[in-house]
Amino acid sequence: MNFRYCIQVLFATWNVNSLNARLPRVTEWLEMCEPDVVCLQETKMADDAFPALGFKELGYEAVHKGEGRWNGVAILSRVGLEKPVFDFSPELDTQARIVGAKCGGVDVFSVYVPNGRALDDDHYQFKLRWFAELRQYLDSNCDPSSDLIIAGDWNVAPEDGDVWDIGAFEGFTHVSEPERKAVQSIKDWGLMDTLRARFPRQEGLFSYYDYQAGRFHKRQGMRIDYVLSTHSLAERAKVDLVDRNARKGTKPSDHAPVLTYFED
DNA sequence: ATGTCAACCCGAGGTTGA
Repeated sequence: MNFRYCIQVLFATWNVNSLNARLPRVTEWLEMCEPDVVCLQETKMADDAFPALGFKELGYEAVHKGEGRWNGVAILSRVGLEKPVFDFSPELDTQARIVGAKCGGVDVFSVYVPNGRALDDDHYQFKLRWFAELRQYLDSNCDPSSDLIIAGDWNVAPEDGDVWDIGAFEGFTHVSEPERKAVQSIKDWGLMDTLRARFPRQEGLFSYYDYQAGRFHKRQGMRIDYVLSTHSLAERAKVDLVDRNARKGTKPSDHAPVLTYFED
């Protein structure tokens, strides 16, 4: 099966902040939303703990790149999953932050970009190098005229309107110019942020809310998770949304799923 | 509310990372 021949494909990305802790919520959400392809981040588990059988029962093939306590990324697909990619480059592979697979004829990558911690921290430099190597990987191995999606937790708010109060982020990561340029260079390769394209000036499209200080209820969040797709796919994107409901209730992740619905 | 959560150390609560 190919996206091109599908009547509809629902694509999603979700940082679940521990798949172990989130499995009941993830299962419930899959049964309710019935997405076709899902990128997961922060599974925080080793490969041998990944519940592939449970996903199989729900109709999904899966690929997982885990390391145990931290990070961990996965792709679920019920439109086929082949040619998994685990090896990218030295910087990209130091932690379990990117995995790829061909799903329904589309190259899909689930990414969990390094947080960076602080502007003067070594982890911030690692984050910028990580972005640079991702761009290099795309240049060397992928074709911007093909059907390709990179989705995940980018840990960067591309615009001031992607955080609840830009003044509160002065001097912090996620909004700095080098980080934003790094995201732009990924987009410049040939990818479109379809949610932002659909709602150019809409505020409050947040995908992440800190657990602390009642941020979710005060609607004080950040838009750091997004679906980037090549133009051939982006022109087939008919709906883009953040599922705020998944951030509510008992034991939620601190991130909400971001969905894009593709239709011919 | 200095306001949370999760995994790991282990067998309570501190540490790490987000």
